[in-house]
Amino acid sequence: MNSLSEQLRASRWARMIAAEQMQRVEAEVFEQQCPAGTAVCRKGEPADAWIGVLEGLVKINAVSADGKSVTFTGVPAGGWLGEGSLLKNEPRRYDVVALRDSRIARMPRATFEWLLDSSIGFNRFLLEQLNERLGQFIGMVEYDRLLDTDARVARYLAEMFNPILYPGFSSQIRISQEELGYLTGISRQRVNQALQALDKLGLIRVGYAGIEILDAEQLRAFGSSPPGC
DNA sequence: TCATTAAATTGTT
DNA sequence: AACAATTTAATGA
Repeated sequence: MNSLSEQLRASRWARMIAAEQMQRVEAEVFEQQCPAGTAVCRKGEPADAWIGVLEGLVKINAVSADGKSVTFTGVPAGGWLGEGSLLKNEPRRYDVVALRDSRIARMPRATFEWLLDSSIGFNRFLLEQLNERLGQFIGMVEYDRLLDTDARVARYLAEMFNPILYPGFSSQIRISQEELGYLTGISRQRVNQALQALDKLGLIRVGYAGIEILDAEQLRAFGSSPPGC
């Protein structure tokens, strides 16, 4: 098992800040266990920390007044989230829930703001991350409205590949079809169908408790031109 | 190391 | 949603 500092040093933003800054970060970031199904943070809570996923998988979702749950995105190990609420100094706007047993890192608000004030590299990282997320969400609106289910699953898998948001992801994605269902808001059965269709097309290979990406380019493009064109 | 069992995940109705 | 089949992980000889 990797230690907290090792994993912090391996994160993408850690390479963009100075060594002495990293020392303070390592001293102040702490770790937390989140069993599957528990909340990492809830909507409405004050945003007191930046959140990193060290191990496991979490989803960001909102619950409407009538109890419907909408998942915006999943964040696997290596991803960081929650900078939006920290930057705007407002309460959390979404729920973050662990899908698997997860180890979560928390960087206190003070540390986060100090980095923001003192490190150009850190600012650059945040800029890139925010930009990626913006693109991700714009794409999501398009897909949700225009595309069929197969294409949504294809896009989602391509997303898990995003090297900016989710670094260190190999072409082997360890995720069950049930988890994919939670993340995409599609039933497990339908996810299964979509995966098999994509497998037939040679874009991915479906295996036990995981998926291998064979052609990320085409996966991403799958949505742009619906089948049959 | 191999066989047996339990648990997780997938494929189908 | 429920069921059976398949794969992985765990256990003990």
